Amino acid sequence: MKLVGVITEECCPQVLRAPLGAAEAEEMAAALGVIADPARLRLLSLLATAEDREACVCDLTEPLGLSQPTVSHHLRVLAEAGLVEREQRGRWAFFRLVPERLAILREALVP
Amino acid sequence: MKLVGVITEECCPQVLRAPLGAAEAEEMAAALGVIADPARLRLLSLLATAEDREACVCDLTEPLGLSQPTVSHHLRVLAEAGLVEREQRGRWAFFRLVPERLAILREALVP
DNA sequence: TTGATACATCGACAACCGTCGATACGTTGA
DNA sequence: TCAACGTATCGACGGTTGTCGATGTATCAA
Repeated sequence: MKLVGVITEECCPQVLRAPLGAAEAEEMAAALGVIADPARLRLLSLLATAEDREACVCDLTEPLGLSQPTVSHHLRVLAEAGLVEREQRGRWAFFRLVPERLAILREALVP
Repeated sequence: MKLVGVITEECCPQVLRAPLGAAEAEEMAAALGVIADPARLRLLSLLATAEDREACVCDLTEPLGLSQPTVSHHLRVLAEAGLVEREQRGRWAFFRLVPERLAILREALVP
């Protein structure tokens, strides 16, 4: 589930350009696995369309219909993958999308 | 793991455009889950870069370092998702990429 | 200080998934 | 008809993961 190595670099692995090595494939799969989850997709979707492009956990729990620990868990996974940023303000933790990160995944699938 | 409904349509769900519903999110997650696997990514990669844009199972087993049943399983998952096409020729089963299918997933991530 | 609020962490459980060996199926050639 | 080959299917096993309730931690208000 970690996002390190090749994908961290400026240029990204191209699935359809050259045969993927085992390590590259493992990395890409892990990166895609982060967004291959309905709860996390909805979180990205909510953050992308939120009022100020940000939201706290309390605002995300109810629309998802999941418990607070579960939402917190998914946000942590997204943050570790670099797909969202976390900022503590008072007792609230606000999360913002990092669009460039999703772009890397998208561009890995260009023919 | 199935790829039906919205994703089958001409236009596809846009994760970052509007808040995803539960059903849409489930579908997108399933579709992404198909390619969120190192073996399947390498299969797509191998098919994309193969000599005649196609390959039989016997050609794919060795480069992946997996057993024949396992490779067959992954190809079946890819085929059910519409990402590859299967064509029986004699005793060989040839597989080809369906690039438009990957494009749908890619375009679901546009900002 | 105390209580309330927002969030993170922990431990546990059920469900899912990738993998394999064994085996069945279909095609080809002798 | 028979044997060999390429694939698909089956059953089983181990590891991973999404989910929750319970609990811990930090911040703010009174």
